[in-house]
Amino acid sequence: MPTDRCQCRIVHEQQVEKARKAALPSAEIDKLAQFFKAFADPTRLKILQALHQEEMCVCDLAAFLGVSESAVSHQLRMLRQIALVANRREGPVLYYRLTDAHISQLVLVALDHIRE
Amino acid sequence: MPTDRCQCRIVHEQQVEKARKAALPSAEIDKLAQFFKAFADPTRLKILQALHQEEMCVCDLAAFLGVSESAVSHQLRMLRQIALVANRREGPVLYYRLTDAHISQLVLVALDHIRE
DNA sequence: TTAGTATATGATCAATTACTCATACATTAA
DNA sequence: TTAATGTATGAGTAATTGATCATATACTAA
Repeated sequence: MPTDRCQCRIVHEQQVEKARKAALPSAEIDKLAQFFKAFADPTRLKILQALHQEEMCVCDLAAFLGVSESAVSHQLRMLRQIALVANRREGPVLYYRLTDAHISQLVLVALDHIRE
Repeated sequence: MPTDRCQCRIVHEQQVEKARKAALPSAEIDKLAQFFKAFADPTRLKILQALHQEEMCVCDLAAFLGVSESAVSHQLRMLRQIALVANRREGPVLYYRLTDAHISQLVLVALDHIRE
């Protein structure tokens, strides 16, 4: 019976149980995935790395990245929504900055990894 | 002139220059993004977290995750290609494991962040 | 060899994503 | 108020992604 088959194929029930017990709550997994998604795109990574140096306004970022201000603005909105960046208004100009030191730390750990 | 306009909108040339000088090489940015992409999906995150406990075979992972073995296999291939996991064959069964302690460390730093 | 089990993989498709374009909003200066 | 600048945002679109299904491969046992 194909419907039962998946049950039979659990070779190590104990390991599956152990993994289930150690598993993070689903809501937390989703939040984590969303968080990592911010780093999973070259444009956003460059934004985050640039802001690690110092705060920048949208058009500076656009010039630095070589993309349209609209594109930067869309990415900044995404980063704002998960609270990775925040902004400060000075007249008509919005300056963006990182909200947290963890952010740079994550990139450094990842760099360590990909450089072996 | 609209074509010149973007040039005029660089409010802080020095900051842009500074960001350019501190920027990582494009190839490294792309590798980083690819690396973070592995963590940017709930299914893959669960796989990585499960393997942090101990090695598991494909059908154990499928049972644990509640998804098809094919789906798990596809995700494992992706994780293999960027060398986040490796496998060991024991007869017909393939056991997967994490390749690096950095991986768990990254998740922990991220957890710290999302838990505030 | 054959059949059966465990896993891998290619094709396909729906959902998501990252951009562009047009437009809207916010601020400042005239 | 008007016009100009800086940024935000919604709609639309091409590219990417994550799953499913069917098929292929690798190993084991008979």
